[in-house]
Amino acid sequence: MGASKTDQFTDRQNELSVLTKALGHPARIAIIEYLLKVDTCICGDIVNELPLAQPTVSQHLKELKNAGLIKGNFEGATICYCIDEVGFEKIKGFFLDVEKHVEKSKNQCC
Amino acid sequence: MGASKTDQFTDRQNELSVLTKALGHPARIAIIEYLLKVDTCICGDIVNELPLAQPTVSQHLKELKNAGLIKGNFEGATICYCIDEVGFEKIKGFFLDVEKHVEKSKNQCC
DNA sequence: AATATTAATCGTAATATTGCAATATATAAA
DNA sequence: TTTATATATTGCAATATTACGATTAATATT
Repeated sequence: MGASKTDQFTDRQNELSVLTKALGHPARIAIIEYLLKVDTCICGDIVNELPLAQPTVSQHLKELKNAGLIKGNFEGATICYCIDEVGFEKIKGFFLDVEKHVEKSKNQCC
Repeated sequence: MGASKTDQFTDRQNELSVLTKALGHPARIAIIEYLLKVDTCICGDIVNELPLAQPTVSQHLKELKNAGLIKGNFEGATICYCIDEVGFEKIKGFFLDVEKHVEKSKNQCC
């Protein structure tokens, strides 16, 4: 195997897991944190920021982009990447549900 | 390869990615959602709830437990699983940072 | 047009993940 | 103590991920 049985889960569950999976690598966390820090858009500086080769970074950027967590726009010869709110908004609801639950059932577990 | 260069990233980045990676599978999202719904602790009903064989579910539960997202306590012959707030609290800060950024730089990207 | 620069893609090796059958372990009930 | 029930572990096959060198594509500069 190695492939998830995605057809057995709800669209929402699959969508969520795609988003969290995209964040499931330290390099991709680092990219997001860097974009948060730099605030305004940035291009290939990300490659300099990370301890990884350019093709590897490009691959990670692609995954984040596919998941809808970052956007990339051409700006002459360079590409400007930035946070894509859309993806993060989709995750938000899930974590709000968790938080609501945590507030409610504090120390009442098992 | 196939292994992440974890030693090149910060502890925080690695910790975060372990947590998000654990959520990066629809079955594990489904487990968390089920635990949120049932509210009070549950054991092997999770196996019945998911479209996966018992050993596979057991493996997913182990991953969530290792990441610190769920807790499991023996209760006689059964094991009672429930949400572990600790793991989710660790993720919270990251998403708050993202949200703060989103509020600030609305439509100002690239 | 020739060259430099930026970033994606291809190919490939090493490793990780997913899923399950078979088996093991451990407690409960008889 | 035997039997039943619940869950973990092992072993393995199929597939996915990670990383990077080499190459390609595409724009900018000269």
